[in-house]
Amino acid sequence: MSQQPARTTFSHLPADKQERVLNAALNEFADQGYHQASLNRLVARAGIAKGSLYQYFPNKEGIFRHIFQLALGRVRQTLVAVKDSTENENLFIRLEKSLKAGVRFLQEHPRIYSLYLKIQFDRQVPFRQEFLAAVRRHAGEYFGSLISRARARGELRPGISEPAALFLLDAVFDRFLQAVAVPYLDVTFNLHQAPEEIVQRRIRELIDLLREGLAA
Amino acid sequence: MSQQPARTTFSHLPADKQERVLNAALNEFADQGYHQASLNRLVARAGIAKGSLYQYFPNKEGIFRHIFQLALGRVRQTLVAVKDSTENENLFIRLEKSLKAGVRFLQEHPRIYSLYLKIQFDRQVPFRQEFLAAVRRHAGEYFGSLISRARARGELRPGISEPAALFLLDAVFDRFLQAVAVPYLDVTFNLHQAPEEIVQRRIRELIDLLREGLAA
DNA sequence: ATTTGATATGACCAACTGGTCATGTCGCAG
DNA sequence: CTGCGACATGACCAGTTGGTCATATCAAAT
Repeated sequence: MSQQPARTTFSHLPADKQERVLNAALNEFADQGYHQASLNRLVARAGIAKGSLYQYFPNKEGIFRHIFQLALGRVRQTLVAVKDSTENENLFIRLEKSLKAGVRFLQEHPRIYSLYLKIQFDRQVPFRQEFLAAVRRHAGEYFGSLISRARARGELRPGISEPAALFLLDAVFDRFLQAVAVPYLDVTFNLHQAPEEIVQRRIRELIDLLREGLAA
Repeated sequence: MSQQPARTTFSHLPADKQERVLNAALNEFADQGYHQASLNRLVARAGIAKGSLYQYFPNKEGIFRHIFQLALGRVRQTLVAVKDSTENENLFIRLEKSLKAGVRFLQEHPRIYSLYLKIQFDRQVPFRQEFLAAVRRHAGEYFGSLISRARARGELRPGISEPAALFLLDAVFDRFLQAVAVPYLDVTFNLHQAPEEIVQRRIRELIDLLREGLAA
């Protein structure tokens, strides 16, 4: 993360032009992924010349990096807000609110979420490893802090493996958001573009299962 | 799934040549995804001429479709085998054995698994929706049958939402396999290429959490 | 009025893509 | 020996890609 991905020229630009370029770039990367993203299309959508793009950024990787860092900032910001605003509640209430906040984020920033999904399994994306590690670290710190606090308050069943609990929460939450965002990923919940009220009910059912378990 | 993806010419070929071509194709698609896969590279690896490839298959989509159907067959075969071989056991034993079988499959067929992951979030892959639906249907039927049987035997806590249980299992299992196969996806379990014994322990911890829940 | 430096531009480039096709090889039937 | 049909081949095509660069524009400073 050491190099500056955007040239100074870009920062001197009028704000609305910067916005147009960033917007076009996020659109392009979010719905095409890194490699299929076309800079020709990008400049066309942004309404600038090809040469201009290369006055703003050193190359395709630079644009991508810039976009990704902006996106990561928004995620971090949201996580912090949710964590702080539920600090004194019970673990399972916190989990419920966290998942709701996740769904809200994904509805408000569908392109950011789509970008994240695209990156996840394409080993050829530059900096993928670095970026994925950053995202997972945030998630880990988030759930880790919820779990530690819950344990301190005696809300957790004794003898539970903390790494296992963390893995479980991360897995279920991530998949829930995926199912809301992506069609055909979800066997029975039919979460994709489901009405608000259904989503809320499913969230409660899931948290209940996590709390009480499957066994009789 | 109506059209025949491979030409008759291909089926007339000596078995070892067929193998070479299919092998090269699976390699290429598995580590490049659909769009980045290059037919020039593919023919080079397979040791055949470009023109020959087009005597075997109608186009890139045809090759892809053929490969995918073969892969899907292997998955189906494995699922059926595991289901039958554990038919009379307790739900949580079945789950443990299923997850172990999943890990084994992924170690034996890493390219098939990689292909599946690549397809998952790339909306531009042809037939993606059709193929994803097929995979999820298999998973749904599998877990659905385990859960129904468990309920009939009274192994499930009463009042549990079956769709929620199914979603939970599908989510956790899928993510577990992903974490074993892909680096940096997993916050604390460090499953990627972990030694057998660690993986086994993690499986038991997870199943325990699923069975008994998180709450005190 | 002239110079200067920052910014804008799109024709251009080599490299590659999926796909085609005229030509060739070769075993076998007549 | 001839001819035929199945299969093999790689030069070739139009289209697209990321990236470059000589040239143009234009406001501010002199």
